[in-house]
Amino acid sequence: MPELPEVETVRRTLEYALSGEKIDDVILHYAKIVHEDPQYFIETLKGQTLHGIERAGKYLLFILDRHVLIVHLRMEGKFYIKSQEPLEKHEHVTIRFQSGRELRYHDVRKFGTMDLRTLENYLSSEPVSNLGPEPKDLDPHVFHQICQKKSIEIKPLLLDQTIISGLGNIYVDETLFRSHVHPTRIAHTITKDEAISLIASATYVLNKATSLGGTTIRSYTSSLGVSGKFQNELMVHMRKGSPCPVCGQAIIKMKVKGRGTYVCEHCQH
DNA sequence: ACCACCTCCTGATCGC
DNA sequence: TGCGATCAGGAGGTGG
Repeated sequence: MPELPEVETVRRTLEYALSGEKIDDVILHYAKIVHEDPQYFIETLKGQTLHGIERAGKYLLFILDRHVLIVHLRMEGKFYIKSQEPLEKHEHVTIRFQSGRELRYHDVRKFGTMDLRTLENYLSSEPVSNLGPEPKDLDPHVFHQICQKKSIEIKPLLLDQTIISGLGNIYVDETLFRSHVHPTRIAHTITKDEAISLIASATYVLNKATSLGGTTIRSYTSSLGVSGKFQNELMVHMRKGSPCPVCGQAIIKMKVKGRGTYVCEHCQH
């Protein structure tokens, strides 16, 4: 499931590979990925040149002449660069460039999304406008003040992209573990020191994972840009029954607001 | 305004 | 062994 580090890894790879390419045609094999009217989407993209790729939280932002293509990979979305090979199962969008190369969007669960915005308004309109700051840009004291007003558990708060962006289910478990905070703690019980620690842990975990190219949990055949090494660094996530790397007690798996959650009951309070 | 719950989708895994 | 049921989950929508 791509979170900030995986999306950033994809961003870097695609930007390096595709900057300067001009879009020749767009084919929607499964139109529901795209929120716009299909014909509008296709005709708007045709003829525009890709100048670069930015990222906001877990969104990829393809910067074109006049528009920005906003992509969210959700759980299993990935991109491949191909040259007119036969369409494979689960490939839902093809963007063909004048060079003959094609950017293929592949998504088994069809959960990913694509939106078009203009260069003028993409930052001030949804979905980007709804995003809170990334952990590295969030003042810990401001974060603590937000926590004090909330009666929800700390894990779902950290997953709320309007409050803090970039964390998903994997990195939130790792962040909580590093800060010794139990995922079911009610947000307003988080102390100032804990809030400071959580922001530091989230920043560290995302930076470290990004430097390792993200986390590859399911072994897919190499997805473009996403064959990271952070899975070797995971302390709790996906480690049910394994000894806690700090105290040795077995990691347990529980549900928190419907999300599979890994925790060391001895280290996290 | 806030929060719990539903929806989307398919392949993997579970239970009998 | 087979097959239906359940699970996984990010974010937007709905309804209390």
